[in-house]
Amino acid sequence: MSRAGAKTRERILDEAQGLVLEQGLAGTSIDDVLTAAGTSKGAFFHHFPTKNHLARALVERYAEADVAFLAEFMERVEAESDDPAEQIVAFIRLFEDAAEEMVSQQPSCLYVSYVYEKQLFDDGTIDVIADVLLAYRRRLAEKITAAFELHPPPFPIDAAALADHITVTFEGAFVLTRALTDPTLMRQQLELVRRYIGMLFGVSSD
Amino acid sequence: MSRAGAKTRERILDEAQGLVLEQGLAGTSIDDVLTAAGTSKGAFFHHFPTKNHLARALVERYAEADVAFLAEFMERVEAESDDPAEQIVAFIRLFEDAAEEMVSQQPSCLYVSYVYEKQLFDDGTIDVIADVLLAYRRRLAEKITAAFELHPPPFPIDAAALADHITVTFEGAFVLTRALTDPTLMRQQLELVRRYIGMLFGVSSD
DNA sequence: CCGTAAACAGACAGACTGGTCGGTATGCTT
DNA sequence: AAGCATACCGACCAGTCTGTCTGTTTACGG
Repeated sequence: MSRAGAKTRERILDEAQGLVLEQGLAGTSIDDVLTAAGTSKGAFFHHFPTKNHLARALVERYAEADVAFLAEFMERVEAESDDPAEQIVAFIRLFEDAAEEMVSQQPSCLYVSYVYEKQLFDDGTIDVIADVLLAYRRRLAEKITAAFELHPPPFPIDAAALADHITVTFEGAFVLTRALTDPTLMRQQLELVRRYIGMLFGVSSD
Repeated sequence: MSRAGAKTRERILDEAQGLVLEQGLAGTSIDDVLTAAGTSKGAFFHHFPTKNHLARALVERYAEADVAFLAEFMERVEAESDDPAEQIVAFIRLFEDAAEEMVSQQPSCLYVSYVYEKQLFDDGTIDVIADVLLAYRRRLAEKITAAFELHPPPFPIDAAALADHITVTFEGAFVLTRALTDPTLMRQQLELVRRYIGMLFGVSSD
């Protein structure tokens, strides 16, 4: 696991991620990955004991980056304002920018791929995804709860469900983006959610 | 294509759909389907020239049922009320019931599977999906536009995007349902959308 | 500059893949 | 009863899949 080794491993992960995002895990052969990464079977199996271990490493890296996103965005919006309502609105705005860039690069989410090929993985792999989604739910829900205390909603509303609605929209928008090949859809959809939440809080969401 | 033949074909389609919904097309071998359907290679290739033809027949059947849903639900809500705003709210309510049942049976949508394995199909197959999604958009957007004329929204809002938000939520909720294995999530999410739209129109959405 | 282990290459094995093909059973038409 | 098309069976083929194995290169501490 010295310097040279880590680089190849990284290259394999990078190329594998691109391919899996595009065509799913079952649709991506190890040879495909090797060709894309310009390496050999020997190298591959030196770094990953099985294909499933690659899959696992892939989500773990992906999930790690994702929770880092969450933390960083939260930090930034908390620095901007003290009102949790405004923080959430600002959070979604940041999310819109990040999501739009993701869409422009590759309109796909690893979670969707994995979740729709569940059988192929051992349980732990799907748990990684569940953990991230729950982390988003927890973090956003507690903000939403705090916001509702300052800005009571017009009707009773479940904070966790509303938190989920952000990730639901995010994942759902990927699906429609891919089906309709419309890169503008993601931002539109997230903006709708931002407006919605702005309305609920009675704060500006422009 | 006589009586007996149609039955086997149907059985193959049924079992294939279940398997593909669960593990994707690439993750489902023809032999899997044969075992599930209790039939043979000969029978399979008698009815479908290639695996991709099966895939095509699968979405076509699925899409057909889907547009039938749309038409039937629209008819029902139009019979119930003359106000397009109330019609949409009622439409989502119907959608909630149907979606909840789908989730309880098999929390999965063929469109997602296909869209996330694009490469495997010829273009026409994905077009089938796009057509259905656009049909939903068109039908719902024109209702929304009409509703906004009677009930002006609190801020300018794109009718097509709002229409898409229903299907986006639907597809996104499937993803989270599968990741978290929570069958209550679908209804919650659609209910949020119903409330949202109710608020925009200023009509009751209970 | 040598020894040792990590990093890599690629030939290979064996299971599985989509798809073919020769044959059989069944039922409809004439 | 003959003739023929549909429906179906399952052995088989060529290619692809994941994973193994042997051997070579590279890096680095002593």
